[in-house]
Amino acid sequence: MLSYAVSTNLRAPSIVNDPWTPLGIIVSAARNAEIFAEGDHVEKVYKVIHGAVRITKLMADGRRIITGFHLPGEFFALESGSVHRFSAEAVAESTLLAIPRKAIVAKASQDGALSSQLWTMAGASLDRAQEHMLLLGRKNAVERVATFLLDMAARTGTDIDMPLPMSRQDIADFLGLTIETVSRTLTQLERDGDIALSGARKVTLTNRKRLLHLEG
Amino acid sequence: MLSYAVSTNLRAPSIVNDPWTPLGIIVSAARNAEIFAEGDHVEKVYKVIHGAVRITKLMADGRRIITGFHLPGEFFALESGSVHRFSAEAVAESTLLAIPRKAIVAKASQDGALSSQLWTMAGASLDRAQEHMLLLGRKNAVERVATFLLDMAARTGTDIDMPLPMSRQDIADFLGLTIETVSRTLTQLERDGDIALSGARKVTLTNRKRLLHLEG
DNA sequence: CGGCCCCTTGAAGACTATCAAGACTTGTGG
DNA sequence: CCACAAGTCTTGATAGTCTTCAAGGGGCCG
Repeated sequence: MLSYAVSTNLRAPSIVNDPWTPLGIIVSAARNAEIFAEGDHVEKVYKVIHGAVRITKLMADGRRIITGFHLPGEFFALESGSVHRFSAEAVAESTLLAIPRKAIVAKASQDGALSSQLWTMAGASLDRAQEHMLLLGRKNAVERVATFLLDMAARTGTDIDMPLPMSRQDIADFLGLTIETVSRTLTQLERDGDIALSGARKVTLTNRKRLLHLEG
Repeated sequence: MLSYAVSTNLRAPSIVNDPWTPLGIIVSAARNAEIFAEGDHVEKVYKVIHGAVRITKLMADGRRIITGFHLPGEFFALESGSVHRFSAEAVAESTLLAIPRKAIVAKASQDGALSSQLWTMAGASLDRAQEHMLLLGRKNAVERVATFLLDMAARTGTDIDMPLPMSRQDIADFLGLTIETVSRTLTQLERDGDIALSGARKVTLTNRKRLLHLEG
């Protein structure tokens, strides 16, 4: 479920100092809540305040791909078109800034810097998508998992006890593998001393150099 | 090799009537010529006039993915960033319109419609990328090849004797398969009566309904 | 006409998926 | 606070799809 709250109720510095905050409203999303679905009319652009969001696409028979995860500070649904071509769901309890597309478009038409920033963010999305196509099309299971762990570490800024907010199934659907292969690969990396798992959702990268090598 | 020609030497209606034409210059690219490489400084935006272009990413050991093909009328290298994150090469002898990024950015800052059009095109790229991630992550070989053939038919507007300008290796690198699997799958589709091959580079879709079903 | 490149086909093997069962976690209600 | 239930994760055995290795066929251009 999505619930709406007055943005001034929250006062984390990252929100208050954010130039985007006045344009939107703060929204809460429970774990696994749908933020929007494929086919929905496009109305808002989102920025993750805390939590994590997954972008998914489905096939008719239920096969699923997660095209990306979005962590705090990152935007999503920044694309054009009047209808969403993918769904967005909260991976964990999350807080989002929801900005009406109209407000952004209006501001951007007068503000060259904003316009350019939007452009840059859209380009970054495409970069990430292309990098991920390389992973999905050409990397083996170990390389995929290593890439995923290093990317998460880079984005969260943590090497030690790094939280993985998403389930094994989410990771599998992101990496184009099955849940069993993800689990087995993580176990293998742990046996090899490259990572240490503290429960299923916390990882420490104990041998970064080797992971970088495995990344391919 | 890339060679430059004066744009006024060409007079195909699609070029003359194109509002983009006056912004750029016409460039020729020989088969397999590199248009730009990963790491190159970003200077131009391109529109395919005729021929076909492939966008590629490489791994250190030579594994390659083609993230997309661009056919006449389509733009590429429309993204932000000062350095290219992928390479572009001509699949076949091609003619391109090369537009300095500066000219586009300058014009867009004054022209809301142009700005919005750029936005739309960037969004379309991301849509295609996400659809392709679904293919690479979750479809089997037959589904991948069927999807590819239907997409090419939709973009060229041809069902019969549709030319495939790219090699089997290019198709394989686009679909995340090997050249042998692509060849075998095409042969199988032909045996099943879904397509007819006239030489390796021409296909007729003889059973569209079945291909649509195979697409997944 | 010959050579080269591209494509096709065959056989064997590897990697990941599938099927199956058990262990651990987490949350809930008694 | 404990016990149970449901969901999640791990592990094992087997199977299947695609890759790899290998060789031959076909078309295009000089």
